[in-house]
Amino acid sequence: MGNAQHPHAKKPVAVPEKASLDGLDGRVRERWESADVFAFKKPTDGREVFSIDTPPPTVSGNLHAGSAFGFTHQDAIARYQRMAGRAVFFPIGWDDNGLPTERRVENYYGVRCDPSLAFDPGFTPPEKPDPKRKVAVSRPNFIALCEELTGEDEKVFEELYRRLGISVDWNFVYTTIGEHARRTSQYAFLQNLARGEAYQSEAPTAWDVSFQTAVAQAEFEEREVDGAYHTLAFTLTGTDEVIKVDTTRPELLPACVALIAHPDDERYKPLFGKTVKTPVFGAEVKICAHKDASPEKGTGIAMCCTFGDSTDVVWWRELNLPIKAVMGRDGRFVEDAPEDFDASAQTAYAQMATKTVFSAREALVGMLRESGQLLGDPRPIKHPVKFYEKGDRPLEIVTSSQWYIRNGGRDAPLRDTLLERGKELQWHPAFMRVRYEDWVTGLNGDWLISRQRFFGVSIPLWYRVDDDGEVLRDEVLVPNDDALPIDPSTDVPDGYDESQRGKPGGFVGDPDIMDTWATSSLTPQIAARWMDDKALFDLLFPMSLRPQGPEIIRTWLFDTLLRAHFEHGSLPWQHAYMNGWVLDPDRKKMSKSKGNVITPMGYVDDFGADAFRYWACCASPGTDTAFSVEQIKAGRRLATKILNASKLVLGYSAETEVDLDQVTEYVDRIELARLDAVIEKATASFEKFNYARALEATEQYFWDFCNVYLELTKVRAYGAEGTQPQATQSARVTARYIIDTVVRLFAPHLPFATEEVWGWSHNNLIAEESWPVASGLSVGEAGAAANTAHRVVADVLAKLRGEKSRAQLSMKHGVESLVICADEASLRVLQEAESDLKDAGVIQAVEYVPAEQMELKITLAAADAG
RNA sequence: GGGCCGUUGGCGCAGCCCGGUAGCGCAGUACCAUGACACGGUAAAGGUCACAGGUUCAAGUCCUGUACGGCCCACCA
Repeated sequence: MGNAQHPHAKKPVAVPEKASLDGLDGRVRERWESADVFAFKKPTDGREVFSIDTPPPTVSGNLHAGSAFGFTHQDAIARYQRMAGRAVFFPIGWDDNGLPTERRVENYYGVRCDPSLAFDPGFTPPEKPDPKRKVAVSRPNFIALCEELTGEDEKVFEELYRRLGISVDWNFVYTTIGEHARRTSQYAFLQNLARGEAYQSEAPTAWDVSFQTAVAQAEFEEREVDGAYHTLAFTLTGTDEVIKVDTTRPELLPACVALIAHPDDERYKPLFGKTVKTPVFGAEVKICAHKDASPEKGTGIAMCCTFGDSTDVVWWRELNLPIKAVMGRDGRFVEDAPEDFDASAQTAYAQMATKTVFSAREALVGMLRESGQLLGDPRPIKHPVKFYEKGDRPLEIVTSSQWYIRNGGRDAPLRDTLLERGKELQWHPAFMRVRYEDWVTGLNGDWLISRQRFFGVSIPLWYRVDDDGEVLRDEVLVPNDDALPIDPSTDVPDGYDESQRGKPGGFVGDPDIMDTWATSSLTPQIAARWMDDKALFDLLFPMSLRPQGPEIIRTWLFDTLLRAHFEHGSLPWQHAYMNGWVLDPDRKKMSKSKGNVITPMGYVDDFGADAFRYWACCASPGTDTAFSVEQIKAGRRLATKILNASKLVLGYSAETEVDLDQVTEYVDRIELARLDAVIEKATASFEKFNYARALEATEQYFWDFCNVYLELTKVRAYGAEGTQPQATQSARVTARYIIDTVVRLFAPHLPFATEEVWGWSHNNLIAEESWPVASGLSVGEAGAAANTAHRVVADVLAKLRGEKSRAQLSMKHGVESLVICADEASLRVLQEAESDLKDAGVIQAVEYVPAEQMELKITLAAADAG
């Protein structure tokens, strides 16, 4: 077996004069690309399919070290799987859909999207973008510009991924804004709608006032911000009794609809059911009991305003409170005061109307001080406030009509089913599942998927307009499947024509787009061509592996799992692999705001792709890793060493055949037995997606092989005078076999150097080679015994070297005599290795003495005789 | 507030699942041009495995707790 796996590929050895990494990356890459080796081929021989649901990188901006890091891990896994004989489907997509692209396009071209405009086929962007006066364009025009700009970025990114040696199939490139992804996304949404998994609802939702869009729970981010407790004096109706209420958001006082305390709170028990008058506005509100009020916070009684936070929403809903909306979608207080305000309350409110949160608060605090209803001074605190992760102003809660997909957030049986799915999925590392479970368990509402933005996949719906011109949100007009993708702002529903848009008796298009995750959650369906190639999809789905970062478990992973559950009634993949974080060299998380973001390509230029990949592959799955130039340099040294050791071994002889029957020498057999153990360990590690353990095992073996085995057998392998031809052949065959094997073991991690070396003696590509299997030809030496024997020999060699080192002599300095005292088993091993030891140590005579403990008596040759 | 992960020589990490003499790489020390490699080689030095208990003949490894670091989740009064 062994070499018999690839007999056809051998060619006469051709080793270069000087082995160097210079120019190697480009040369190797050229060979892969011209052969299109990473193209997915449908298996015709019954081999297994291994399909990878690759994360589509966001194209805006530079390639981040974290992205290169994660992709290297995936690539090592993909390359292993390919070598292990599986038909690997490793597609690539670009995530160009979404807000980051939108903002860049606005600035780059000087345009802004106005979805009410009609498509202008002749539109060209302004020659000189004017940031102050952006030209309004229709959504189709805007999307065309987004596609144009991202198309440029994608070319740059493709080049970077190719240079890193990421072995994706470039024939399967998709973009999340491309026609195919839009079609898939809209179709999947319509399926959800048809099955009742998608629905619309008018409800209070988190709202980003800068971007003026609704935001989903998965996009929240908590930030510690400065705030202050204000103690407000409410008055119990019909009495002078003052009730103190602490709040950090006094400006929401006009929206106050109740005071809430805990039902068991003795202080407030007698007050439940009574009413109070709010300060300044004098509005009469109830005092209610609810378990979510916490007696410890502030004065133990809270204002419920519509709406300050999600607790307010819960109270409002569960206690059937009225609504007093004061917050506008632009983050300013609305013009009109709540309806029930009397004249003086109206006057007071007028001082806040149209103001921002900050100014309105100032105005109200002024009024409270004047009326004496602000007790004491505000007490500054730091507290967590929810933000949209891409936003810079706190989220507000406003009522609007939005589309949702059910996700178990308000449906316990569905939630339990999704938790079960999480258990079915095999997580690597396993502890990452807990994050999924935390998220699913903590969901407090369905998935809000509509966004009031432009560059994304349109919600593929229209609504009927009645004869009075009112939009009937409940009368949804759905496109035909074969019309997808559609843009309802320019396309027209069946039975209508464009002239009826927005007219009584006509229709309007839904102006919104879907959450970017509503499309990204379909990457398995998009990449595997669910819509277009059913046979291919059935072959690839459920996919084998989803590799990704842990920070998007709550979005990408969860959403993908949810969509697959609804659509296919299955998991989208068997395995999920989470990579760790790349930290800066001081072990701090990289972030743009800290300015410590590292871009990797400079290092790839300086040290080669293999060197960078080595660093990435040293990090265990799921483990955070500090960026380390030292480690990259170590990778470069390893790559160089592989070239040089291979050059030595392949230089012994130009023979093409490697016949393990010719391995006759004990030292050689030991080495082969040890190699078998390494192959087994590397294989087992890779089968568990642990490229790092595989690399470690191979690397450790390889350095030892260079330092001990190659040094021991060099003289014999050269065929020096007095060496038996058979012994020479044994060494050559062994070394050659080991190099051919080790190079393949390294190929997933260091594809460039190993491809180069492979090419010195093979016609095919190592990327298409088979993964090594154990030779089993270690001739009766079990792995452990071989290791013991190896250690005995290596130990003697090390002691000899130590003696010379201490004497400050060259390793080539002669040894007149060597007396070895050791136990009988060790002596037997050493006698077998005697001629190699004599060659490696330049020893004239060896004597063996049985003893309890190993001890050497070394007599170095006289200095001048060296 | 709940949870997860980590804490091993100066630095970066492995070992822990399945307990049995503490390992790797880098840096640092001394030395070495020998026909693959100075982007090299050799050797020596360096750790009571965060802390406190427990289980055991035996604990870096298993159990309990504590501290510190990082992350995830949680209703912003």
